[in-house]
Amino acid sequence: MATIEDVAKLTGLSRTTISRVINNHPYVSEEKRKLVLEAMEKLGYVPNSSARSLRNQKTSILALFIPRITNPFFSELVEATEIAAAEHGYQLIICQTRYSPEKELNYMNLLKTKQVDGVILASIQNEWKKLKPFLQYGPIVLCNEFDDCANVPTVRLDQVYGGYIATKHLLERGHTKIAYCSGGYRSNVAQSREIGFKKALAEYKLTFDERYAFRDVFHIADGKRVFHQMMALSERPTAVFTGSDEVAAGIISEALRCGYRIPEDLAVVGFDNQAITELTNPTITTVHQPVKQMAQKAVDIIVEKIQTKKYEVKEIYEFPLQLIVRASTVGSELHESEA
Amino acid sequence: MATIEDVAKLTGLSRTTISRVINNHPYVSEEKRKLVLEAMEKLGYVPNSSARSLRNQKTSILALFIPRITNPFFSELVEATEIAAAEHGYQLIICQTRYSPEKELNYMNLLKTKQVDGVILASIQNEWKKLKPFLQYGPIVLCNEFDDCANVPTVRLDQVYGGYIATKHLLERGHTKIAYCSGGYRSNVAQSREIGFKKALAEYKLTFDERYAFRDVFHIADGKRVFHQMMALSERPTAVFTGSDEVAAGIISEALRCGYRIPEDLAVVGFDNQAITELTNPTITTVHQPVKQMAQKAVDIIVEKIQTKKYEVKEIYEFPLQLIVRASTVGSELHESEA
DNA sequence: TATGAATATGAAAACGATTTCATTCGTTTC
DNA sequence: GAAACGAATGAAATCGTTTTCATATTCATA
Repeated sequence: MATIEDVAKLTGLSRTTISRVINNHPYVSEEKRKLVLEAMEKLGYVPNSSARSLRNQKTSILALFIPRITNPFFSELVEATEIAAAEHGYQLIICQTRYSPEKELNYMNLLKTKQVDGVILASIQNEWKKLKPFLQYGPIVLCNEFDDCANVPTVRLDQVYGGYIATKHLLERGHTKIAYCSGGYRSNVAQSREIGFKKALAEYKLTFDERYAFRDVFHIADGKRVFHQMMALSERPTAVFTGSDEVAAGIISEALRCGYRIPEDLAVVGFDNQAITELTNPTITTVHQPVKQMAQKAVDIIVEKIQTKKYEVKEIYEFPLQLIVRASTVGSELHESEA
Repeated sequence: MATIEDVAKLTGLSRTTISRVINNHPYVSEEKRKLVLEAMEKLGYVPNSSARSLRNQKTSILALFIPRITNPFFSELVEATEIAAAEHGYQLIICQTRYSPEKELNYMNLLKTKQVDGVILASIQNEWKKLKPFLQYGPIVLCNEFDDCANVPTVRLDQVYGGYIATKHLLERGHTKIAYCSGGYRSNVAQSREIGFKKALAEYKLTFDERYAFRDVFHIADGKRVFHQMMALSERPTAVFTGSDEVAAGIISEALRCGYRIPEDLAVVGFDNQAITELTNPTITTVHQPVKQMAQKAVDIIVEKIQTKKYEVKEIYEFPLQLIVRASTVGSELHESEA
């Protein structure tokens, strides 16, 4: 309610001086500073954000694009991003694209209308050439997603390596018939993991068998369904690589219910290292993703880009994944952890 | 980059007319309207949000306060709230208080500085009297939380009833030694459920036994720990009421690992009806909370309050909970669902 | 003691929209 | 044919800050 003008009137000073006090600028006498501070307190004055944004051409708000927040991986990403943003004095607006290119494009207008200072894309639903024009309005940083065409900073995890170590682990344990489950087809993340999966197979002179491949497998229920599909194959796989712990948990749950033994009848490896991996019995071998570090880096980068105003720079920051060996692949044997 | 002034210059019209076109005001000739639209297109013009916010005294942003987003209950709440907000043309800023009163108070300044038009509190860490002063700057709506002192709209679930039906279900199945696990002590939600728990006991002439009570039990790991505490009691409970599915899952997981049978040795009821309830074996009897409806209502209400500018009104909207009976309380018997 | 630098302050112009109030036309109405 | 009205348009004020520029004062230096 109270404006800077009210404070000026009450103190008998000009708006300029009040502003100097607010922003800790030099050249204000200690006497006046105290006077101003008291008046602000008395009036309950606080600067109006919109006016500041307009004048300073910055909102101190970031937008984070995700498909949907109920996916635990993205919950964790949002949590970490919000904390990192707060550390830099930024608020975080959540944009759930729900896998819709139109919604994504629509949310992009937040950048165009200057409602946010920058966009972190943890989900891409459009081709880069559709997104690129927005770059003239502010920085865009890719986080956990990437696009070869995109000439912007990219913070990502080494998903090829993730697919590789998980698969290699299964191969080392003697499996040769390994099924493959992944989430979104179009997602770069899934594609990278598949490359790593194939790379590991190739090292063992094995080839990718499309009959063992299951795509668009996301949830617990999908895992349960896929389990039955796998068991219906003439040559049943003895191990399965999955793109998420939920799918792994679904497979394990259904397998146990049907009287199969894990890992003796089927070894299962998940992805994400979420809480459920410690819940199932056996616990789930999985791949840990350093989400917090990635989020922190993405925020650091975008804040820097906002300051320097250089948006079109292709920089890649990659974080390693880590295999966490648990019981779903090695049973009750003593198992050593692998890096 | 382009401003309304640029459009005015290009078309040879005044800013006023451009503004009329933007806001679909009457009294603009079709000829000029087209001219303006073309110019806007050509310049890539889009109105600046900060300028609009300043002039219109509204930001079209809501703040949602939650303790932390990785709690699946809150993930779901955020998802639903974001969708509902978008329907009304509002963006959503996420404020994770992480159970800290200071953080909460700090985020409240978003309202004071007019960075948001309203606040939805799905978590309260301060006494109402500390929060109340902010009411002069904009509406506050309580969602899933409540405070008897708070004279603001409150959207909530009937947690007393939730505690009651879950407990009654156990009582009906013959249990008399029922342990009680809850999350945050201070939380009104936990307190209400406890009232319902006690009410059900009372109907069966039973009294609450503090030795069977476990507080501050939140996660899977807490459930595992509590299981051992329960089993260490001289008179072991035969059933347990929990405040969350994760805790229930932790208890079940640990019980099975230690060779106990569920529900024969211990019947378990969870809360929230989350995905893991279908994952464990046995599946988990739980209480479904209509989160989407609640979130939708909270947004509808706050949008209305923003418009009417009447913030201090005590209105209560309550949604019912629903018991979902699964195997963790009735085993493999055929089980009928209860309302 | 005159000169220049450093300190302290304010007036007014931005920032980019919307809105109030005039003003200018045509039309209609009596 | 004058009065009244509605449609179309624009000038200027406004929203609440920050910043530029100018001015006044103090203080040290030659």
